[in-house]
Amino acid sequence: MSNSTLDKAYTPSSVEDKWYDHWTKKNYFHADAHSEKEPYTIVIPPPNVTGILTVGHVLNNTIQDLLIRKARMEGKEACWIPGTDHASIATESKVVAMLQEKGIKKSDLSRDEFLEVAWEWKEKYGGIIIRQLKKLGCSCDWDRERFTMDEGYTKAVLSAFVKLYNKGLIYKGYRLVNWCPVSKSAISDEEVIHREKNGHLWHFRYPITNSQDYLVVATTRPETMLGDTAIAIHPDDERYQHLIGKTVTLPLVGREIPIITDDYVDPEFGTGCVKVTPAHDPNDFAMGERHKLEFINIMNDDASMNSNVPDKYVGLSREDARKAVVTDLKSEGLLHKIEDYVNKVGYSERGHVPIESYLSEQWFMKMEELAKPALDAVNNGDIQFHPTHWTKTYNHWLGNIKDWCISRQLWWGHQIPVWVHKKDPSNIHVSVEGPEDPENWDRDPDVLDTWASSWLWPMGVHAWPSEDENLKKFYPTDAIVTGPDIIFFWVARMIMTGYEFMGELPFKDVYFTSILRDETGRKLSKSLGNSPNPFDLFDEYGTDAVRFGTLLMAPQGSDVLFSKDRLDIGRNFMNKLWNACRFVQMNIPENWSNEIEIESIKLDLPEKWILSRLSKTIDEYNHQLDRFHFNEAAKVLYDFTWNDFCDWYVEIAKTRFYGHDESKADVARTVALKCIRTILALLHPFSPFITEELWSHFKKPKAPDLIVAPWPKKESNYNDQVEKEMSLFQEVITAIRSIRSRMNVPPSKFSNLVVRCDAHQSLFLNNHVNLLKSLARINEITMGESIDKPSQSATVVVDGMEIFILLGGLVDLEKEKARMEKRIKEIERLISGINGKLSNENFVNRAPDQVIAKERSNLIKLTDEFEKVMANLEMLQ
RNA sequence: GGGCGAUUAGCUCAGUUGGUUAGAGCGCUACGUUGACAUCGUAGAGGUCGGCGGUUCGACUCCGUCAUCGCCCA
Repeated sequence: MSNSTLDKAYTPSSVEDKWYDHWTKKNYFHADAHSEKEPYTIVIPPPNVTGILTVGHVLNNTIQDLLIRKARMEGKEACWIPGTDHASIATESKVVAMLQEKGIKKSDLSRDEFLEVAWEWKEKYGGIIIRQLKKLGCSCDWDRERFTMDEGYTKAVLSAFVKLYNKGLIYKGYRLVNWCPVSKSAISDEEVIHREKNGHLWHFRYPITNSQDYLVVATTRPETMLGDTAIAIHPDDERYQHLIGKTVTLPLVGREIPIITDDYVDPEFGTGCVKVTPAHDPNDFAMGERHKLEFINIMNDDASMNSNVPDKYVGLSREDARKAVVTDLKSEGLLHKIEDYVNKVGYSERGHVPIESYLSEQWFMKMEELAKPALDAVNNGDIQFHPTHWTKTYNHWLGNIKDWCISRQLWWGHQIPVWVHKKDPSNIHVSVEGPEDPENWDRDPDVLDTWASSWLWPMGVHAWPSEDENLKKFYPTDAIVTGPDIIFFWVARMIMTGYEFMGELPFKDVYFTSILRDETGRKLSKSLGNSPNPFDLFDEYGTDAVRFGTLLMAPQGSDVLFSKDRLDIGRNFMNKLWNACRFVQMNIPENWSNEIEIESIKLDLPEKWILSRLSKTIDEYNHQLDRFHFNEAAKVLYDFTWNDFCDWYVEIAKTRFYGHDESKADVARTVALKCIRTILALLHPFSPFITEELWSHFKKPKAPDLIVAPWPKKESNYNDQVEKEMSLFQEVITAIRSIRSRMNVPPSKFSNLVVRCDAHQSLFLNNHVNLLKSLARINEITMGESIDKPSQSATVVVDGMEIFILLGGLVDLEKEKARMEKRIKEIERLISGINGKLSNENFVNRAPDQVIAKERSNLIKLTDEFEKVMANLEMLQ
């Protein structure tokens, strides 16, 4: 026991940095690849290198820290590998924006010049989030910190490309891709966000060539008509049979285009005639291929009109082009009508503008072969999702997977390791190191999608593709903790690389965190400005309280409406724990050394009870953690600490501390210490700082720091009989307090008690009479089997005992009657429910015996209570 | 259009394989500074567990359906 006394209130700021420095100095976070201990490994979902900590990160990383700290205390070689992600498109956008503010365009710089600026940017902002994670208390092995554009990691990324290329899984293709006109780059399907937009459906007349007749097409994107190369109708559509084989003359352009038939056309949509723009719509692209139509790309890479449209439209933005086309068609009398129409528009996740389906040459990865083992692993249970329902989403995506566009027209990232010979473009070189005569080759300018690097994270943080002791010891990892929003981007793909390159799963458990929303249900995000700064929260509540409070409010499998007010619970709990410890400390004499072997002595009911509750708490807590229900684990510990330990045991311990039996006081000290030490150890993974601080005051003299102290062992102090007796005792006390409170007896005034009960119950109450007097504010107690109800008393029935509280003139007869009548109604309701069941033959025949027995015993108890309450009520009349 | 999830006290949510007198925190009411804690204590009010139907001796729990909300994929 430390002699320095605890302050009246916990001050997080004076404790947190102190312990983090201490842990770091002691090298506790470092994992040793040569250790004999069983490894427990987590790789951090690498945050964006230039990002800052959000409340989402707090949730996510606290969970990882919790798992790692628990594993470390369990004696495992706990290895949490941290790092950051280069976030190709996001970082490049930021750098471009920063340059723009200085009046510099990206195109003013060479690739090398731009990269120099980008690296400077990364150096400047790259450390922030790492420092923030330390502030959060994360016990990462910082010696292993990785960045996805480190030399070693880059080698891993390029190696993977080369391996897959050589296997024939990577190819180059000229296709429609999702194009972000802001980034001027292709993006993957997963980076397109579909939003419902209020728009219009424009109906245009297209004149049939050499005829006065016309047909009407409907479109949501008028400007693309400049690239139309056909009109399509459904082959069975009787309205248009006469048009098959004819052509229309495309208005504004004058191009003669065929009328084709295709099953894809929905006769119900619009007029049943659709314009076909194969170079600007995925469905039209497919029709274009089926019917060998012309593919006319009408846009530049910024989505402005290119020279494939009539001169007057060249250079217009797509928005202006739309207006111009509508105006011109209208003035030519070809605008049939405009309808309001709600359609889904794909937006670029980063550029925040509608994407274009755009024809370009890109690198693609074949996914089917990679997907198969990944599907199997999750479906046969080798990899477990928590909560499990995400497996359905996962299966659906992997079951319908399309090839992945992995090239990006960006500079910040891993440049694709493909070289084309300057003199012979058909001569391709693909390798990690590049050709020996680079002067004769042009390297592909594109970089890889960021996810085509981070998908290697669990192995790429080590020496892969080389094998070393770290890879051997710490792969596969145990758990990954991440948001369900990147289940496709990242989780599924890591599983693919695990099997493809290591022949083994990358992790066993996948925990998907809650998505944090604000009180109105909007996702917390930087762009909305509704995400509190975690540092303000740490200052206001203390880091431990934020960690505990956040985890307590995050249920497994559903979103969280985050509100900083809800962190009060965490702060209050830390305060409660601190003060309970402080109180116990105040009641342990200096240099006290009478700690008792609890197992060797006979304990009183309250001690047996709190130890029983403690045993159950340890088990239940571990159970909840094992099934990744962190909020419930937090709740279990909170309830034990507050409701059992503080509200009852500490109050009971007071009677020991202030009593005359010093040996009982020593037992109480010992038991309280045991509870405190166990609570601190169990709570440490949630709230590392305060627990380490308190531990330093309460640990056994030779015990190690809490961070490496042994995890509390399973105990066998369960005692149902004890818990039953204690809960009866609590019920008696609560019942007396309730009466006193209702009759407005001030706590300072003691009452006398008369109890009509059997001999067995008298004995029980007598055993705990001092506690009873103290906790229920009682002076004298009289007990007996045939005692009369004293006058001027209030009555309550507990487990057949009729408890009369002498209140003198304080008894309010009306209140007393009302209370009894309420209870009588309640009992009648319960009894009639039980009678309903017991009179049902089927219930009696089919329900398990114990269920029936329980109903019967409830009936007896309730009937007895009913009679006693009725009798006492009659006496009032 | 397909899929997933949610709907339990005024608010935010627990409730593990169907059997509990359905719980917690906040908020609310009353009382309270009794030798840790007012970031607190004691007591209390408050719910026909979204609607309907089904399975079952028995449904907050399982199934179907509808409604509302949210997300994902077309």
